Amino acid sequence: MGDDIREKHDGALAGRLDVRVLLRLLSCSMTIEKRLRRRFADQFGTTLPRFDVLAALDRHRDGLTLGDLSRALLVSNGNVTMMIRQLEADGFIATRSTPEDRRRTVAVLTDAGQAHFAELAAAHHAWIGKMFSNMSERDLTALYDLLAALKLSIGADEEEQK
Amino acid sequence: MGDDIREKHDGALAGRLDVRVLLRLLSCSMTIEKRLRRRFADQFGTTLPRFDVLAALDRHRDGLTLGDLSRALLVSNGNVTMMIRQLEADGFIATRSTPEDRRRTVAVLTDAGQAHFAELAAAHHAWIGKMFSNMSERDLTALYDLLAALKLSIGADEEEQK
DNA sequence: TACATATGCTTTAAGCTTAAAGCAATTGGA
DNA sequence: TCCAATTGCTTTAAGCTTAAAGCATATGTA
Repeated sequence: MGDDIREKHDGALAGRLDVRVLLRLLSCSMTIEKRLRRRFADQFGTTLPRFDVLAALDRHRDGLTLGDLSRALLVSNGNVTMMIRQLEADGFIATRSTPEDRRRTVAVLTDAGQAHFAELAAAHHAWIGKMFSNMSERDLTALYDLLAALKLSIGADEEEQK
Repeated sequence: MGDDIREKHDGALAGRLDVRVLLRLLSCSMTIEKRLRRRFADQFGTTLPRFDVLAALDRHRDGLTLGDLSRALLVSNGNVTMMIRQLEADGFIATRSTPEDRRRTVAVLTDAGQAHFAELAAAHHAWIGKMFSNMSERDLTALYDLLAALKLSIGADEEEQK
């Protein structure tokens, strides 16, 4: 049981604490991501990245440029181009180029896109609620704060490399 | 600055705590994973999954079957087959089929593979040390424990789905 | 033994993602 | 004005990953 949430290297006698934390972190997020991906595919015929695009646009009703999306979602420009094209073909988003800079393309949700996203988001929230259901609110808050600290630490490392 | 460690949906006004925790979790692990992947490619001409295979074999000197590797690393069987073939061609691992079950293939590190892994692991540890350097040991321990709880919670969700 | 089922691995086809090169539009000096 | 550098997006080529089908071997049962 639970074969696929075992940690890489089995997680046990690994040496350093930071490495053990990392392995556990990657294991958790990979498991969650795979599960979400599978459920989106099975139940809605869509993908997690497409959902991410819709979610970003849902939170920015005035639209986002493709570059904004690429940076926000941590995916490459080319990938955004492809997803936007598909989502537009499906009628979920509309695009226009800005008058002040005609290189830019702004994407916005259509009404159909908003409705579609609402449906996906409801399922997404339910899934996540289940996955986190054994965690107390106190645990969640603590985890949230620690991840903020980790994010800062990672960011500091990146700055240093430049 | 820090553009690529921004959270999906910008992380701010998102509603539910569990969703915010998830977004932050995915953001952290994706950023770390990408950075490791890039450094392995740039500095050693290898990939993170290949490193994961070597690490697993380094921790199991008596060898692992391909199925064991697939489950431990959370990658598909076909993927393991490909990586093993490459690593064997590079001389880093050797394979044999077991006498008791000739369907099984066991992979073990060669001496060259051990040396190669040692080099990669040293860099890997240094990178992780830097990325986590702003986290206190206390923080790391707390994070480690919370991730264990999360993992349990995720596992419980999986069981339920069957 | 015979046969159905299960297991371990491999192949195949398809999709996803990226880096790098390329194109179009803009900006900022000479 | 002109032109180089920059910026935003698109295309291309390559690699990675997976699910599903396929093959070989093993197991259990009659």
